[in-house]
Amino acid sequence: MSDTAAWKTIARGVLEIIEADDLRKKLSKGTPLNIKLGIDPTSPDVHLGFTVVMRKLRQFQDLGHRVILIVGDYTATVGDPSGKNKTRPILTHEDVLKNAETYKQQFFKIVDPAKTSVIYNGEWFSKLTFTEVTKLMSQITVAQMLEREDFQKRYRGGQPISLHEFLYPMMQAYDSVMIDADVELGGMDQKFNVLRGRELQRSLGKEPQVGLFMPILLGTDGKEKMSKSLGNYIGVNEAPQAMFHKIYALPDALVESYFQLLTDIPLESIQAKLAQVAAGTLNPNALKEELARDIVRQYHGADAAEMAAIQEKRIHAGEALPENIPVFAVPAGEHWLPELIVKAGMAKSNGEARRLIENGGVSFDDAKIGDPKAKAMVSGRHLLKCGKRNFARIEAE
RNA sequence: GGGUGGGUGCCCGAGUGGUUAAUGGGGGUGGACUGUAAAUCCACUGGCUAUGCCUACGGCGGUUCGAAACCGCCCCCACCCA
Repeated sequence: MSDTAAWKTIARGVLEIIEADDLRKKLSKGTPLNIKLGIDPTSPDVHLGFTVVMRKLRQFQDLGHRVILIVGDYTATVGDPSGKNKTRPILTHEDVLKNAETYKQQFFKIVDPAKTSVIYNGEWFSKLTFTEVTKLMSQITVAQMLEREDFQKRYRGGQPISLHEFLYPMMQAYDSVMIDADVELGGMDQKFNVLRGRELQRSLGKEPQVGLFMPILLGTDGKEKMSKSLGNYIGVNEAPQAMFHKIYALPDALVESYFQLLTDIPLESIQAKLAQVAAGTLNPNALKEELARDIVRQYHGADAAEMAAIQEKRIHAGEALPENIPVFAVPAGEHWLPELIVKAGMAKSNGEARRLIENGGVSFDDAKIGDPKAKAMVSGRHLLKCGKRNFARIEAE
């Protein structure tokens, strides 16, 4: 293929392409390709983990291709078991539609809506007859289904697998047939499903899609994949300062993959800097700052990124407090401190608040509190601090 | 339908009649250290303004001075056989 720059863009960060040769052929046709992404709008809070795939979609668009976003309103009512060790809770159709709207609003922060078609798969699944479903399911055997790692693990580990979960991969495959997908994007956990699409297309005499698999972005804990339920995520809707801080405080080991998957900064430049860090000639924080700035810029603009960077430094130097400290109004007078801490949402119960105090993590107006029975006199404006980065303003009503 | 093994705190997992929110690990939170990261160390990790009271070991009943543990029924899960 002559267009090596385009190929380089497409291949950046990609874990696996099945088959790369097929993709080269498709690209060389010179006509816009159908790039498919299927989503289950289960959790409308889009975080950076999702953006890895979205950014890839955007790169395809910038090269002239068309994105088809399949909203799995029907598949969501089945619940994709991919990568899960449990049956997923089934959503109501109403929830799915509502979530889809929220999802799209965030999706289009990255993906170009002008080059995107949004299609609900209920469009065809609501019309399939039982006979057609039977025919679809006859395309696969139980043994093939159990090849999928997560099914296999659950089966061996004595975890339940509901039969309806077997429908999911075939439904996803059917989507690809219906829209004539050329490329389907997904994480490695989607490999099995995407390959079903490839095979189903082929068996129906269509040109099979190419599977393009992106790595799973690890979360801020550096261990598990980024996910809302694990609380290790960075949301695309987060405020600049919060976003900046989370990226800046990332474990070192994650920096390279974040650069690769979440920015367009040339890989050579990153590798050169990482080498300097390893050699001890560059402070790792400088690299994290560059990363944080770039990502915050993408979602909030250059000015906000600059402000966040300055603010972050001030906070750590102890010169400033974060912006947007939540304010809680209470009646003037004496208040038992644990009660204030709970009110400010820094602890779930009075008991937890007492323990925080006993552990020496609480200060009120810069005075450390050691006694869980302590009371605070509230008149005017006060600063309550729990731990290193949890601040709240307490104001007299 | 028959058989076997299970259901314990956020997760995993000890515990089989008798102080005690219930060993241990993971995770989480706070502190020390540090680069704001990692690693390490220490503390905390059901609720209640609390020398005590309440709630908790799948559910409901029962035995007992006393049960997560014993008995009965029920619900749920896995595996084997059909």
